[in-house]
Amino acid sequence: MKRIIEGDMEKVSEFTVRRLSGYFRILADLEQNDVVTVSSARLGELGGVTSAQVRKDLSYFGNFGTRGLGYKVSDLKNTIMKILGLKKEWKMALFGAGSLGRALFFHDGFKEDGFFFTRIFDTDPAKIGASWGNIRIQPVSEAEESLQNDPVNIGVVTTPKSAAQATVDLMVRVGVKGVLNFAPVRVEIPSEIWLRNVNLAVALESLSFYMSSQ
Amino acid sequence: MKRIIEGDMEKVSEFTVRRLSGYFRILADLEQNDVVTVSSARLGELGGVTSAQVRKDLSYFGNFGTRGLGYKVSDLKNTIMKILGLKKEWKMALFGAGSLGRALFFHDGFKEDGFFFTRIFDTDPAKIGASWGNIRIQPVSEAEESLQNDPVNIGVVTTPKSAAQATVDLMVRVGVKGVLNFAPVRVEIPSEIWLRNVNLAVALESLSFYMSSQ
DNA sequence: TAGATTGTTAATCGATTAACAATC
DNA sequence: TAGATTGTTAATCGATTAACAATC
Repeated sequence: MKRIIEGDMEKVSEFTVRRLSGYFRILADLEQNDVVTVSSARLGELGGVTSAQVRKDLSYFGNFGTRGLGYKVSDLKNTIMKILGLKKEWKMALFGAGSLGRALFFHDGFKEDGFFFTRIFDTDPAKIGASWGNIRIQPVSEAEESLQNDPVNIGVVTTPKSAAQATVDLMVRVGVKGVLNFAPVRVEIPSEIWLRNVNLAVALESLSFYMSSQ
Repeated sequence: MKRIIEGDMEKVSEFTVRRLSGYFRILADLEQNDVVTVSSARLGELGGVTSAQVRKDLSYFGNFGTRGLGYKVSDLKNTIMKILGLKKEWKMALFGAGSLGRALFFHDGFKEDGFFFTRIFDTDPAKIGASWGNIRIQPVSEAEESLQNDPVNIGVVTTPKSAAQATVDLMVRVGVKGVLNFAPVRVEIPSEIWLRNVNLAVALESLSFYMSSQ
């Protein structure tokens, strides 16, 4: 029996983490539909993976099932939320108040998971001063002081490519622990800060690759 | 020597395809900076992979380098564009004129790659009739006829979860070859249609997982 | 030519799956 | 109890890397 998220944690791959995100969403749906228990076979079927994969993924964190019965939907959902760190609230600062930034700001999925934007920064005078929800768009020149006084956990980059590195550098200076970068450039970042890059074009390019090859 | 995209194409993994997207962007940058040749070592360094990985990825499609010299930046960029199917123009229909749809519609990266939205559909009467760029937002009720008359290659789903499957079914009926789904549900689709799911929350959940585990 | 770098093979690494004893 | 399903080990599969002959 292993404990959740501890020193003895075996190397958990990004593959496993991403599948846990999937299981979490499926379990939330099942819970909503008043399903009480689920087997690894059923969960795998709904998630498009084998039952062995489901059990293996969960086994990195503990024994959550009952032999002969399966898993309690509600309990497993909560367990996975805990594993993924979704029981906390995460504060985020948005850099870049363009249409992508706006879409992320208003994205319901983030709020449901406990991710909240508490600050928005942009350089465009036409945008500064406006408000999204109850957050005012501030000039980037105020960002460093503002974030020193009231820190966030995560920085989200939706600036143009040319501004991405400077934005990340600023985020690192004010002590963010994680960066989600939507600008299509590789940014340098100290190894103790977590970084995830999201490139919206990659999925489309993969589609066109396979569509071209028949 | 292998030919590009042909019957004898070895199984090319999604990993390789996604890295090709990365090489393409790096090569475009290098070209812009008037760099003429690049070695697999340098390309790997810029892309965060080993030189062997770069050469292996390219070797699925042919011999594009010169021993002792490396690769011609411009030529390799064009070759990869051809491989990824970015030399064509791809027409896309957008279903869901919310803030995410809007962000994708105006996303420059898509246009640069040859992906164009030619149609926008929504069910919200408040949105129907408005225009983005020079495309008018049409009611979904008109979608099937409209797309029969003037087809698109790719359908993009930014509807709510509850509408995603019906939207995909419609897309399949009008003959799209690929679907890019942003709704956080698994949709069923015939196996001859290519499908890519993008879930914006997954990258954030991965961040919070690793941030929680220190 | 000598040095550099490719293209490819073989070795390694890591992720997935099959199988089954444990057990509810 | 008998049937179902977990948790885990060992086997398999596939992706990455190291190494090097070929060659510019």
